Amino acid sequence: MGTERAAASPRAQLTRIRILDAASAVMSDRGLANATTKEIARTAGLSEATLYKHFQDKEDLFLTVMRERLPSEFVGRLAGLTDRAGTSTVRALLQEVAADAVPFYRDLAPMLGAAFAQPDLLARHQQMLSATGLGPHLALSALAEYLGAEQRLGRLAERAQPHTLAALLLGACFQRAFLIEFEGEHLADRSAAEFARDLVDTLLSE
Amino acid sequence: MGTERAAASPRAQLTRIRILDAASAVMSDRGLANATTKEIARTAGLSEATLYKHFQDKEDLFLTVMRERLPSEFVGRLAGLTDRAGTSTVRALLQEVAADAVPFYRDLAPMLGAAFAQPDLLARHQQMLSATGLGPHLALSALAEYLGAEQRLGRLAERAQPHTLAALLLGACFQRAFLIEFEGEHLADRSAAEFARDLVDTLLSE
DNA sequence: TGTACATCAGTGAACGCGCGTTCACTGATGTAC
DNA sequence: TGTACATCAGTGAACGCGCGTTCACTGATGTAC
Repeated sequence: MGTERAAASPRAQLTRIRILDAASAVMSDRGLANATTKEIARTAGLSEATLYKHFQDKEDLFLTVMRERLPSEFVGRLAGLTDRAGTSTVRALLQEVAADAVPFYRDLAPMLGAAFAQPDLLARHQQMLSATGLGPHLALSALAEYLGAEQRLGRLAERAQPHTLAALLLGACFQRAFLIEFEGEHLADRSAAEFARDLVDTLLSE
Repeated sequence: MGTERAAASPRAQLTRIRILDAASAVMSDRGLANATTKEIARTAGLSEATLYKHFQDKEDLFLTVMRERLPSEFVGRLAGLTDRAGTSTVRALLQEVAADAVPFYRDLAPMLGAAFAQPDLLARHQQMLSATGLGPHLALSALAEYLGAEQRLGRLAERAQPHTLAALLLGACFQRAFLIEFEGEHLADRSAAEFARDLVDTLLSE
């Protein structure tokens, strides 16, 4: 009993990855509206029929992209932050986080857009998230945890609220990423580093 | 010379509004993927052919929705804030802004999603924005302007950066709105008012 | 006021196209003896 | 090692469906005398 599915051959697994790569690339580059099976297959260098050997249907393919591609390494990097508590300075680490967050959220925008364009898919994705306890809120929690650790080390004011600080810092980066994508690059004349420094200075000023 | 187009009859204008209402309602409720001409016409209680009497094509209709429906009264309310500088307390006004911002951004999410799902449309929308100088960044500017006014009144610390404070406050609300829409209502157990209070307390603590 | 015509807002039915999906098939790889 | 068969990954061509769009038309409203 248990796993019915026989282990896929190495070649088949590679093909699967090529399809997922192609799907997420097309979505990011050309948008959900242009992410047709034809276009995805063309990008992957495969026939459309092959997509259906690896995924039940288009919805299954998209859900898999959301499940396997979205988490990304950003949350992981934030989670690793707690181990760095006490090193460098809080200020420097937060600036690093902010500088990383903006490009990360910019990459994310088309995927998020695709999710909101298909509420049925979004609903199924939510089910999956709540079943596993995963989700983007983990980024906030991870950063808050790091800030809590710094607080216990006496390197962050007692009265500061780690979770609120995290929401402010990442929220500003999130919005900035969307504004840049939405209004165009010209908004990015203020450099990313400068933006990060201003945010952190304001948050840590006492 | 100038306006070639004859003034539309009152009835025609009403129909136009019904179409725009229907289009934005369908997009918000059922997502871009389900926002077909058939569905929009059905919602408006009109035939599909009528859509084409009022808009050149579907793209024209969507662009018009983005142009005429997105700005909303939220930016206006923020712009009106400057006149209220010196009244109430800075703390109370900012809490009010934050409490307003979350539901506003939640409403906005499906539209923003639709924009990112069609990069060609987004590009044309951007052109329009940069031609008129409008855009969502105005919300940030409006809030920053208010904070600057309070600063001149001596009700906000000299060293505070109005624009950075605005980016932090609205950014946190923006991200929270997306998280709620993306992960589901359960995130909203912390009440909106409580969330707003925490943000403002952290930003104004000295 | 009544009559004849023009304009206008809106429609039902049809159109072609491109989409997601499936089918019968092929050639390569693995297995048995 | 060679031969016969089974399995597997992948394909070209076709399918039906629903989409955006257009057409020839209708009935209501406005205008002229």
